[in-house]
Amino acid sequence: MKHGQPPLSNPTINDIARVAKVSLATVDRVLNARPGVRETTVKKVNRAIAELGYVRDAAAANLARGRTYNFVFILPANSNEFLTALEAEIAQLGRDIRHERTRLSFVRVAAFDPVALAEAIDAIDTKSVDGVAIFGPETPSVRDSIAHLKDNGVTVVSLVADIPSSERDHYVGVDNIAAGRTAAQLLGKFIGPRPGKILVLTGSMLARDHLERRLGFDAVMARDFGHLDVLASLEGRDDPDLIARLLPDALASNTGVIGIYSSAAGNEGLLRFFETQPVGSRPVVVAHELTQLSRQALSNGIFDAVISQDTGHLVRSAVRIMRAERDRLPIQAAQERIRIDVYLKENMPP
Amino acid sequence: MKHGQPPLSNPTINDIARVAKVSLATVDRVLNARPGVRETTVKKVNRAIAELGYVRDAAAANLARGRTYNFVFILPANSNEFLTALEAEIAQLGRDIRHERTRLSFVRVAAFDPVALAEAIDAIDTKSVDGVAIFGPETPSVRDSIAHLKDNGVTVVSLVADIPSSERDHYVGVDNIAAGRTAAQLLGKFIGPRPGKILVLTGSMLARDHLERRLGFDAVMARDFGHLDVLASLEGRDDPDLIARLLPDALASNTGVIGIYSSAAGNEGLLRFFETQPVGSRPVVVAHELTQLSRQALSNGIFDAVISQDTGHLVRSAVRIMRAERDRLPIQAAQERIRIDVYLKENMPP
DNA sequence: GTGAAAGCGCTAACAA
DNA sequence: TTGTTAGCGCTTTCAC
Repeated sequence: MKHGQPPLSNPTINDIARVAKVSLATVDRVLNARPGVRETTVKKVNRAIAELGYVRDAAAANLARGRTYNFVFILPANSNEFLTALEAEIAQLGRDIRHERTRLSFVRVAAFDPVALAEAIDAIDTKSVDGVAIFGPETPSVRDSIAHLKDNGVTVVSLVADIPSSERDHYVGVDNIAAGRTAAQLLGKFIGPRPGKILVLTGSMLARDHLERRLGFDAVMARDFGHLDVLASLEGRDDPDLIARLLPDALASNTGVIGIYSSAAGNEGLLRFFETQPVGSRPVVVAHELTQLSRQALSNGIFDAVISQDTGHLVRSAVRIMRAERDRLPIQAAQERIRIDVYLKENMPP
Repeated sequence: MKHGQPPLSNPTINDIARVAKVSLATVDRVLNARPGVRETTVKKVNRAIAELGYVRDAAAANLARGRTYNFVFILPANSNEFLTALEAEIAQLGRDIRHERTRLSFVRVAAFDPVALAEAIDAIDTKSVDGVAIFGPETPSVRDSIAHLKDNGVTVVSLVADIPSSERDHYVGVDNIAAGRTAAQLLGKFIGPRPGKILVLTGSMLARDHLERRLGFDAVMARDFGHLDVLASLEGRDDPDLIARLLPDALASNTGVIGIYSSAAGNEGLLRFFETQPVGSRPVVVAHELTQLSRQALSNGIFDAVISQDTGHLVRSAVRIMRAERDRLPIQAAQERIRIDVYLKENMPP
């Protein structure tokens, strides 16, 4: 009943060299696609590689190379708990993998400001930096700056919010449309059959993640919960003060709000507003990102569900992907898929 | 605004040797706690290690050692989709990390059968096997067998269901009590205020995972949803035929069942039963494990939510932990925490 | 008890 | 265009 595999002991470049009747250096040249090898020799080597089923030992290669990776994260300068958590994860992982010759750093640029972002990207020293992870809006200038990075051989991944029109190598983050759909389904199911209005609190429609969440949310609301009336978004620009100011008006001019979808980084402002309100029949609330504040709100029953993405996973995944890209190694898609986490009071991680 | 870190370039054993004024071999002896080094020499070396902040390069060490890891998974011989998925992940990862000198295999033993499990554990060749991941019941004989493995220097992790009373090095799986609590909360919130009965379909109370889920489920039901009447568990032993046979009776003798918690691997039997039932006012259903069948049931609206654990993560985590344990390397707890995934129709992964 | 030296699989000068 | 050789950081004989 034991399912085994053929014995271990993988072929090395020595075996390839022997079989192909060339030197180690030549095998290395072919493996790394370096120039200066005759076409027929390349073929010989490749044949040997295929025949022996050779797979390069990345650890040994990196050891010999003495390669060090230098990765930079570009994040919005907004200060909210999600960003603080991301930052902490970057710092932590940076310490943990220092001895793996990997160096992480981050830069903060004004939020929702494409010009500032493009400038920050252009300021990257393409000679010393191997990879950049970018969390920011998608605009033509940003796309151009990314193209510049790519032209100079820098690996680029988009983080949290995708920039699909650019030449970024990968996107690391959740499917935000599906996240919005999930929020709608939770809100709808929790509210039940009674009719009423839904308030959507967002950050900025310039942010692709916010936009996509709204799209997904609206689609499911329209399809499955026709008895609920979804109001136009309140753009809070992830600013607690602004949100706490906007909310009273929005709710005053719309009686009958029985559900709120806090789709961006506006939890602090929202909770601050709730504090000023009399307890009683609060609306059902679905929010984003599990942080200290939102955990507490879940515990209190102020939030009914929180949709989240694991900041640790985001950072580890971005780093693994940038490394793999540099080493020309395959990426394990399943491992890198960032899940849409759904948290209720009872399944919050410790 | 750039947060950097001190420059890269870590101290090596050469540096240690130089500072401590000993040879490489001696540094190595101290690092690996090998005998035959004078007490004062050990101190000298350790002082140098501390002073330079040395961290061993695990990749280089493994390269030199030529170490290969041989890990065995012991799984229930039950054939259900969850186990099939686990098996597939083991096979897949086995292929992916073959070139990392790691060999994975698995053994199947009769489900819910402590004697068979203990025998399978005893049959492990402790000379050639480096680590064992065990998914099975917790009984005294099993504990003894695990102790035997540990005595012979084999790393042991419990998988999916913990065996906390044993000497297992780690548990890889979700917090099943919290999973049960989550199920209760979802079921309760989805049902709303109307009163009725809840049927709990489990596998076997011999299985710690099943038991813990039931405990968590009951606790939250009692606390938050007093208007719902939770019936005694139906033990389906994860057998589709048995379940499809038991269900009609159970539901006939209990009118007014408005919710079902399928807490083990009984989805197939449950769905088969539903097929025989007239459509109409179906109960709210919360089930476990996202598989092809449960995905379809979510899509159809037959299941309202599915609580799951990522089989890929389980397997990768078990392997990472067994490796780290062997290499005497620290374990990144955050990365290894298996999450309680909550899936609705809208956030199923593709 | 301790050290010198070879070698793990791969890369990168430098020669030829 | 190809090969030789030294070494990356660590482990492991085998001497001393």
